[in-house]
Amino acid sequence: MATLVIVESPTKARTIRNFLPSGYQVEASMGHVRDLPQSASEIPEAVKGEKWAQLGVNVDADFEPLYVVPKDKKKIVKQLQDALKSANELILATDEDREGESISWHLLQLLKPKVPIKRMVFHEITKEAIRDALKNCRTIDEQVVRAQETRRILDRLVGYTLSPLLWKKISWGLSAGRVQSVAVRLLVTKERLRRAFHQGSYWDLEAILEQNKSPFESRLVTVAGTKVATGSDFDPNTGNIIQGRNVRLLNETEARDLVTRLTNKPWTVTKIDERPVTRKPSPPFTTSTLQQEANRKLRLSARDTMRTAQSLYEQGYITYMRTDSVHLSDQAIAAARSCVEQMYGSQYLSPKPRQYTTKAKGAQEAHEAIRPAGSSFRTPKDTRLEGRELQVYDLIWKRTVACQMADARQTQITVDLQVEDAGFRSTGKRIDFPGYLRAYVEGSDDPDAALEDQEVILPPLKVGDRPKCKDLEAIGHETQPPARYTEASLVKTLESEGIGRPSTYASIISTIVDRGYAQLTKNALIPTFTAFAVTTLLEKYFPDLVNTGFTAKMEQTLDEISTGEAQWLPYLRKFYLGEKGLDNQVKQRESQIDTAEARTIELENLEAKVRIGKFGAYIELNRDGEQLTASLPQDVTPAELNDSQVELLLKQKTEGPDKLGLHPETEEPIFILNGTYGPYVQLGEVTEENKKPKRASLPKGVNISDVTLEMAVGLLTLPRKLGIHPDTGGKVGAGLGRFGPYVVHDQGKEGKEYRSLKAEDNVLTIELERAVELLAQPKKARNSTRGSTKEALRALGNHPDDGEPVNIYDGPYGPYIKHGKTNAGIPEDQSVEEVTLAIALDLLAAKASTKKSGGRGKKSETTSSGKTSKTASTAKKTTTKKKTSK
DNA sequence: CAGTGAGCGAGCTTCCGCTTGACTT
Repeated sequence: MATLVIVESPTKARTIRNFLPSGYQVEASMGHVRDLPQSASEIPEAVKGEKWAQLGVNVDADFEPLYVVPKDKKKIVKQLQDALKSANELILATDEDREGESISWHLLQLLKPKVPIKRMVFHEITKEAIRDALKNCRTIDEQVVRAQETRRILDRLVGYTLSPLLWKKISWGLSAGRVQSVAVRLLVTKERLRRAFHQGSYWDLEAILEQNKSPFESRLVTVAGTKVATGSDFDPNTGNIIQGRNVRLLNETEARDLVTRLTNKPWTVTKIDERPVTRKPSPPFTTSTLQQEANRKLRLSARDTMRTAQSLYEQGYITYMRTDSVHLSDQAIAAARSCVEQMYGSQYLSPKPRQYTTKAKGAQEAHEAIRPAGSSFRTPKDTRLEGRELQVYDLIWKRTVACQMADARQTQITVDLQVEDAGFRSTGKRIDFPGYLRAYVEGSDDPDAALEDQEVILPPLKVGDRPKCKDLEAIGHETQPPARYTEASLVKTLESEGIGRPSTYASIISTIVDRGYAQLTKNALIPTFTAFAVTTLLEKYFPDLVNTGFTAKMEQTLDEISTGEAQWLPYLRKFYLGEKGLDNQVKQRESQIDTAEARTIELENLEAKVRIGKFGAYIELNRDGEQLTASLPQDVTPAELNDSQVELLLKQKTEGPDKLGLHPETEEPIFILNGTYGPYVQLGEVTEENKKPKRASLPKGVNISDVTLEMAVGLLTLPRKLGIHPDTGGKVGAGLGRFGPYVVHDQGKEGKEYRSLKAEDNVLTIELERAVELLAQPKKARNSTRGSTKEALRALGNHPDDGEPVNIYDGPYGPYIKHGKTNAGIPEDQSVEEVTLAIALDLLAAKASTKKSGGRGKKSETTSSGKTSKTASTAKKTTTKKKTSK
């Protein structure tokens, strides 16, 4: 008989096994084991008829939740039950936070152990910490469990009452929630600012001066004692100087005149100011700050960062990657300090060990900060890591080490100069002692600020010096609209407002992109028109729920519930029931909200209206009593849509496609059109005998207005034949595909090899020699599904239904074809090389059909529910596809 | 691949947090 210990993660289970005496069995719960039913198929038959069944919470019976074991957790629960049979004691060692406490409670409810139980918590995975924890077990804190349950129910009530309202009033399949709707609103608010933004322009002067043969830069700051206007003097809403600012705005002529007037005049240093500055290293990483830095420095998405961190964690390189704490164990601090001494010397050590305290709202601190694992840190060089994993480990290692290093000492130098009535200023920075900057410089969301830590050298100067002017130039500037959110800055804002948790930052971004609320372009999150419609509705009718402060208030109440100062039931009742409760609010709004109005977005300075239709956003304009409509292409953003764009779209619709000209050889007309998948060119018209004329999409980044006849002719020749490969005799060609321009080497039976073109190549002009060069380069490793570092034996291309890749992999039972989650074996009589995409599709289809009918378990129930869920998921696929293609 | 923008109306879509799966003969 043994003691069964249950933790949340299998990696943790493996580690602590080594720290426990023999006779302890450690198993993982893999997170939550029970939850409210996620979809209709999970609702038990017995309650299906109830009016609260869809909610999964019996709101009329004191909000009694309906818990089910999700399908993917059944196996785990079974394993735990089995493990418990041979145990004489159960220790619940889930994380010490609200969710962890709840997991333990659910485990008790499910496993119903007849043996003694204990609750154990630890924050560090070291032998001492775990032995200590074992001696100090407690019982489950029911109040904390209640707080979690209240949170869970509230989120369900918000999400499952608001979402259906959006289906009715705006569009099918939309969603709303405590977290996602606030995130979407942040994006929309920023986009509105960009739309309201008016550009201002101003000029100033830049001089290159020289003292003792050392050049330095200087910028105009005053003319005749009045400050010269710069960007911050402009009102972004008007593009003019803010009322009441006593500044001098220079235009181009004035700036150039000033250059002429100041040329060859003597310069004098009038004032020098030196100011010492010390800077402290940033605290060690939490989930949120790691995601931000990896996005800024490595351009990784939040999701990719977490995937990489997870892998580092599983390999034992770093501590747990989902944490909101900046706390370091004594052991970690000692390890970091010894790294500093060894690598940089003791003068770089901070005089005292630094321990940071967490400032984030609502932090629960169940784990340490993210740091290299162990009691001595492996330097990045000493690991066998490579690629992305090495980069992320390097980031974590440096950040952790840096936080035990000395402050950086710098001197900020400001030099004022005078020439005639013009005042100039030069600024410099001297790094007196780099301290932690030797190891780590934090990235910034503002690219200009990233330069901040660099030294800016000024020659030694003193008051009265007369530097020579080598160059004087007038420079024009334009004010910039507020930057859109990036993944990094959105995560930063959400965290500082206490919205979302470390385990969810990455998925919040996926959710708002998947639901069609935002698109990620060049690292910027751009809200869609649907996001505008939804946000406008929620702001108008449910302002409290989309307020950034809502979560903070909820968290406060949850804290009170967990300490016993507040009661959960009155809180939920007040929130949901009664006249002012959410239920009633939604019912009232349902009759008040006009559907057509909710689907309409009115934008300032835009004559046309934007409407949300079944197939995405479109514009509508009433002209001469006639309703004109046209679809909005995907790349049109709410901030930039203007009357001339509307005009162009309508013109294309009413007057038919724009004719670019005639093909020089065939004399057929070439049209430029805007389709669902973006702009494209077409050779000839659609007629009875020519139903599918030759078409070609424009390459990314090319606008309709940029297309010349020559380019269109070129695009229509694609795919081009380049010639014969000198080594193999295979055919080499170039074309434009889903992932952009490519070259291809077709060796018949041997299959085709593809390579993407580099930025400097042009698909229309690329020649055989260059193509062969590209084909000789190794294939770029695509980051396939997590963990499976296994490389595909062959890539067959993409599935026509969903565009997902169809690959052949080697498995323990021989090679198999993989498409998404469907695997299909290859018949014995067929070799891997013989399989074409068409054959693969047949095999996959055959596999999918046997899967459907071959359900196991009870006959009638499984087949019927299996069928509905199948149709439901197909239906879902088509709509998401439509939504994303708009 | 390259349009559309209402409808008979069954039953369905949807939330936030924990955690890692991976059914080929």
